[in-house]
Parts: sequence; structure tokens; C-alpha cells
Amino acid sequence: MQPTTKDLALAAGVSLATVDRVLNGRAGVSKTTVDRVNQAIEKLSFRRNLVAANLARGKFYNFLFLLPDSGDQFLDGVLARITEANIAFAAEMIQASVQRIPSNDPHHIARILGGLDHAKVDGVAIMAPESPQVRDAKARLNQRGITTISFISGQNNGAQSDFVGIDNRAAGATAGRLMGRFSQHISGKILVVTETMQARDSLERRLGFDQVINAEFPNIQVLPSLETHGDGPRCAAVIRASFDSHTNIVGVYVLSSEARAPLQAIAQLQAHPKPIIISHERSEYTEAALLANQIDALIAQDPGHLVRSAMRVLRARSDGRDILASQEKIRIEVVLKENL
Amino acid sequence: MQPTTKDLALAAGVSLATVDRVLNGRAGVSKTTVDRVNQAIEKLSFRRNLVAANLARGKFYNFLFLLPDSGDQFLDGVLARITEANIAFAAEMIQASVQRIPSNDPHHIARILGGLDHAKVDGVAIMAPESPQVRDAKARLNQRGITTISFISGQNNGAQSDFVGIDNRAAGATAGRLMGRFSQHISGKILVVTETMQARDSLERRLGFDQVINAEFPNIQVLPSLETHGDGPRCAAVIRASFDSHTNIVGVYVLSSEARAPLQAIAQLQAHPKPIIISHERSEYTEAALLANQIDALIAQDPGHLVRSAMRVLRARSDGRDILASQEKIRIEVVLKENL
DNA sequence: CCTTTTTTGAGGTGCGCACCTCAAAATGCT
DNA sequence: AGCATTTTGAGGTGCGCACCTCAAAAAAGG
Repeated sequence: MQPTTKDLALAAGVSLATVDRVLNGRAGVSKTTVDRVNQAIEKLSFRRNLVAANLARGKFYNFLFLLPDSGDQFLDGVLARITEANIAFAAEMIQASVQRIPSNDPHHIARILGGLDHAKVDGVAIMAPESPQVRDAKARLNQRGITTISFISGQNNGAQSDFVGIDNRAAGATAGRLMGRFSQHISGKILVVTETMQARDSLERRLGFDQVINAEFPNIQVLPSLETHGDGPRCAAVIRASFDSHTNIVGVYVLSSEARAPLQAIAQLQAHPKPIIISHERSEYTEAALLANQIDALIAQDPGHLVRSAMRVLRARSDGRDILASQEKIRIEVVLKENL
Repeated sequence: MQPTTKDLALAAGVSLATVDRVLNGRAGVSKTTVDRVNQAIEKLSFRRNLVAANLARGKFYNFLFLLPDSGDQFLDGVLARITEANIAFAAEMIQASVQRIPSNDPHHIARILGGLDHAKVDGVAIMAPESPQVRDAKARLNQRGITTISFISGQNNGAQSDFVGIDNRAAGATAGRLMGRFSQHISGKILVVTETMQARDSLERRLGFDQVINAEFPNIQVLPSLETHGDGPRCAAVIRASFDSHTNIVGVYVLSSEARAPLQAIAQLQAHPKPIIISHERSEYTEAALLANQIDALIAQDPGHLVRSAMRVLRARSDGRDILASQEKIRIEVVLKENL
């Protein structure tokens, strides 16, 4: 059995009230006794039962996920995981809600952030592209005691707020290595398709991809990024145009998280020989495409891990605690047909 | 806020005592009222606060991991994760201890299992090769009310006990696809190295590997498995002999979890051209080898997930609860230099 | 109808902890 | 020394739930 506060009090030779004061950092305890209690904590390797503590505290964490109102299957997965996590975390007195935001309107996002009430929200996970407005709004929230973290889409505030998501440069580099190895001994061009290169994530993925290809696979040449702006017909048109104007396209790297539209466009082209296709994120569509040999590999991040990690980080930060950075590192998954 | 048992009692028009009887399946409640309470549970979407329940119950789960006394770096990782998990799960009244077992002595293992005391152990996670003795001992334990699961090393008891680990056939198939794609457009032989082909895991990995290679990569030919029996010098000798007697070895697949010895042996050969090497599990050695371009890919399973999943499954089973199979599925990770 | 059995309710206790109050003890200061 | 101030202890309450007892109410049986 784990030692309780009672054991602690006994070991330190103080009362339960004093143990309580020390554990919760309340004032009015002499330095001498604080030390004695801390020594007893060491000696018994006492660990406070956090769940019982939260139960007693009656504290209820309210977190908010701000997610883009655009988005397709990947985002649906994230939403589903939030619902799941709400059940799993209910016992730990944590609940998360979701609000959709227009990703291309930083003022709107900043306004939403500004309107958050400390009494109703303890922390916010924001998935939005970088912008000064949002950054400032986050800083103001932090001052008001509401924790913020960047979620999936990196807003690199330095030490200002945490980031929960994958290292997009590394993800791009992973895609690059796979593309390079899969196309070894042949030469040709690689098409890179994304929704927009405005987003930091896209830039980083592209950067990592290029680094690996340029350094290690001179046989292939990466074309400038094609932007689809999330528009179905337009997407098909630009991809068709690109295939028409370039001979010898041996591979396509779709680096946006929502890959269905470009993948469908490529499939319709029926190019010969079939290019090597690498894309991002598991979804109903991409998994089916993988199984059907339409695409060759997926670079993915687990939405479940993302959501749970975000909630753990938010709780830790809003308690003023530290996190185990290693535990919260989101893996860059490589998904092939066989390990789906 | 979540509804409590009080809310439930109110909604169902019964007393707290009756709610308690229904929730905990105690006898002496008429079918009519059981239904009424269950309807109220539905209506309020009441979920019992499991942590508070365990707190009240004063129940403490004691789990035991039986791990081979051999083993190198991968097993060290597992051990480290058990220590970590003990801290994380302490609040949920779960603690796990470890006992090492001689993996090649099924009678010894069966004896250990037979000597387990229900009062001191609620569940056991066993990592041991398949054998009738162990299977029978597990069946007897289950009858005595002690939950058992197979851990990492598959003992396929059908529905008798759960298995926490990866699908080794799929893992081998994943390795097979990578090997095939990495060696596309060249032809030659693949060396497969393992500690022993006695273990079911090895057989399954080999099977999956062969399936993919035979079906899709006719340019390469897989040689019979080389067994090292976990012996360093012998390992180096058989590998050297194999390289001497076969020309045109283009790849090596090391399918045992402890890969250091064979990998070192291969590195010493300095074969030209360098064969494509795929191995299993992250460890200090394999990660360094990946970074140094000594090996090309790792197929890995996360020891942290393995351990936590095992503990969750053990708890669920010893409560007689079901698990979310999807959540406990261990991912087959593909690790390249870039997503390390 | 009365008796027996089953079903239900009221109420208490404690899990480990937080948070509060009030009085007693120890310490500091002049 | 006397005082004010700080430090400490004793004890209570409740978080959501399990588990127990005893008596009252309801249903079943003759």
C-alpha cells in the first residue's frame, strides 16, 4: 500500500493540518517543519493520490479545442477522439469542448480568445495558422491565467506556450526518405501538392522533404509546390495541368493533412507508370487507398494521442506543473499496407 | 458536471441503497426497479466515477510481469516502462512487480504460476514461449480467479486469455514490404537472422515476411532462417559463414527482438555493397545504428504502450469488464532515421 | 385474512485528500 | 516580564462511491 497523509504526519511528527499546509503550499509554516515534512516525503517516497485530491477539491477542468471549420476526414478523427477522451478523462474531472474557427480570419480567432471567461475555461488548445493577432491574444489569455497550447498546427511561440503535434520538418524528411528509397535506381520528378504554402506546417514538411531528397537522392528532382487551396475542381485542374506539362513524374507527395481531393484527382489521371504516392494522415479514404495500392505510404500522427496529450499538457500547465516532455512527444508514424 | 449516484436515485425514484445494489449487481432487487434504474442511467448518461469507486472500495490491484531472464536492451526498456507505469498508475490503485523467468524451462514457469497467491496477485502478464505446461498453468490460474494475459510473446490461447503485443505476422510483412521496396530493381538474396525459430513470434514474422516477398518481389529470394541461439560468438560465425557461402546477399532481416549481436556481426563483415538491413525494436544500439546508416529501418513496438496496455487489460479483466479492443491495439511502428 | 418472504429505504462509515475554523502552544519583541 | 505574533494541532465537512445494518414497506403464499 502507498503511504497516506496520515503516515506522513506520523513520520514527520506533525499533525495532518500541517502536512496539508505543506503539501498545498499554504502559508504559516516555519521553514524547519516544511523541511521535516519534505524529508518524510522523501523517506516514505510519499506520492499524493492526485485523483483523491481532485475528488476532494471538487475541481473541474474545462478545456476548449479551437479547430478549423474547414477540414475533412482527419479533423473528423480528431473530433471523435475528443469525444472519446471526454469519457476517459471524466473520472479525472476533465472535460473538453470544441469550437470551430475560420482558419483564415485571425481577427475572428483573436476575438474568440479575448471573449473567453476564466470561470468557464481553464485552458485552450488552438489549431490555427500563425498570426500576430492570435499570438497576442494568446499572450493576453496567459496573463489572465488561462493556459494555451498550440495544437497540431505549429505556432512557435518559443517558451510562451507548448506545442502538441509532430515535428513537421521531420515528418517531411521521413516522407522524403521513403520517396527516395522507393524510387531508387530510377530518375524523374516529384510533384508536391498541398492546400496552401502559407501554413507553417506545409513549409516545414516541404523543407524536410527537400533536405533529404537533395542530400541523398540526386536522381530525383522535386518540383515547386502545387497549391490547391482546398478547392476540389481547382485541385483536379492544377494536378492535371502539372502532369501534362511535366514528363517523367515518378512520385507525388501530398503534404496537406486533408488528402482526399488531391488523391482522387491523381487517381483519375491513370498515369503510366503509376507514380509513387506518399500522403499524410490516416482516414477512411487514405487507408482504403493504401490497401488498394493506390498510394504507397502514409505519414501519420495518431489523433487519439494528440488529443489525450493536449489534455494532459493543459491540465499540467493549468496546475502549474511540469510535464514529462518525453511522454508527450507525438510519434511520426509510417503506415504501409501491412501495418495499417 | 457529471451526474452522481444521487442524481440517479432521484431520476429513478429510488433510494441510494437501491442504486448501489443495481450498480454493483447485488441481489434482492426486483427486475422492475433494475430496469428503472438502468433507464435513468441511460437518460442521464450516468457514468460511474471509477476512481472514486476504487477509492471507496479500497481495492488495490497487484499485477505481476513474468519476463525472461535473458534479454538485452529491448527488455531493459520494458522494465523501465514498468517502473514508470507504477508511478502513473499509483493513483488508480494499481501496482506491478516483475519476476524474471528462464524462458526455456516451461516446468519452472508453470511452477511459478502454480505458486501464485490470489491474495497477493490479481493478474499476471506472461512473456514466454508457447508450451503445454504454461498453457495448463494459465488455465488453472484463471480458474482460481487470477487473470492472465500473454505479453509480447504470443501464446495463442484463443479466447482463453488476452494477448498484448503486436501482430507478428503483420510486423514481418511490414518488414517484407520495406525490404522489397528498398531493393526494387535489383535482385539477390535476403538473409534472415533470429535467435531461434522455436518461438512462435519468429515463425510468424518470418511467415509474414515471406508472404509479401514471394507475392510481390520476385526479384529477391529469401534464404532459410539463420539461428544464433542468443550466443554472441556463434552468431558472428554463422553470419560470416552465410555471407561466405552465398554470393549476392542484398539484404538482411534480423527478426529477433534483441538485435545487437547479429547487427554487430554484420557490421564487422564490411560487406560490399552494403546490404539493406531491417531489424526490430528501438534500443540504444539500434537507434545509433539507424543514425549511422548502418541499418535502414526498424520495426518497433512501443514498450510504454505495451506495459500500460497490459496493465489496463489486466485491470479490466480482473474486474470482469470488457476492454476497448481498438484502444489496446499495439501499433507496428516503422522507424527510419528521420522519424526516430 | 395473516404469515412469510422479498424488496426497498434510511442511515452510518470510510477511502485519501482539500479546505476550513478555532484554540493552544511556541516564538518573537519591547 | 508582558505582550503581540507566528506556528501548530484538533477536529469537522464533503468529494463520489462502496458496503454494511436494520427496520419498514410491499409482494407472495397459504
